[in-house]
Amino acid sequence: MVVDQFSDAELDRLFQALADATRRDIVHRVTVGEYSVSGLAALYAMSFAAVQKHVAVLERALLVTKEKRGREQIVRGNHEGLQKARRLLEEYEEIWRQRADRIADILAEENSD
Amino acid sequence: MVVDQFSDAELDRLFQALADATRRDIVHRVTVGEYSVSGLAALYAMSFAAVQKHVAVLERALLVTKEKRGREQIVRGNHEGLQKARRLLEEYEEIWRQRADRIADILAEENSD
DNA sequence: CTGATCTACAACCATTTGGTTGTAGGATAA
DNA sequence: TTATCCTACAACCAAATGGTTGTAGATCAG
Repeated sequence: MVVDQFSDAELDRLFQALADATRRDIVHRVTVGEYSVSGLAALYAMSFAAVQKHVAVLERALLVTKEKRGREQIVRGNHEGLQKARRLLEEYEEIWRQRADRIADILAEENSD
Repeated sequence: MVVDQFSDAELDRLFQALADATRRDIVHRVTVGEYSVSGLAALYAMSFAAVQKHVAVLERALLVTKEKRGREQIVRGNHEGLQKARRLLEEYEEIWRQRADRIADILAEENSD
């Protein structure tokens, strides 16, 4: 069980960041292509500052990176955060699978009485 | 791209539920074994009502189920929520992989000039 | 240089979240 | 029956969240 390879705070930020539809959409878009912050802001029915905050949340969660290019700030997907979140869920599912196996074993033993 | 097979609200609840260390711990524990709500409450340095609320959040997110047994309420892990969350992240990672392949293709074409 | 564009950040506001305490009801044990 | 245990739920509070507007600094275009 390697569940605790991530810090609580890190995982809090990760899942918190993913718990908003606008931010999930941003993650999706910047994984496919590149966007400036204002390019992203143009996509949503909210202010530039609001989108800027969403990007900041994603950046702290390691789900995107920003890189300055001229007067623009280019946002790109960051595989790191995605990987960490998926790995934790996979570990939980592995535990689930082991438990299912254990129960199957118990039932098998009962049957062999 | 089968990204949108889940509703936004459903995913909001799912990731929001996972964005708290106490709740992640509860998910872990009730996947391994069974706990009553008060059994869980005994594990954490917070009130019974607080733990009760955490369980309710997990239940709405389909990460646990509750079943009445006598005067106790038994909490068990629910694979459904876990699966949904993991699948979404896997789809994102698949998009990421495709993007990496596409870039590799572009680079290959440039090299063959 | 001037004006337009892109970004950063502060201040503010309403709502949600994560916790508390208190009250009440159903199930169990003595 | 009575006392105890487990749960549900309301009311409350502080802090975080998700949004806004406004101001100001860089950078680019003309």
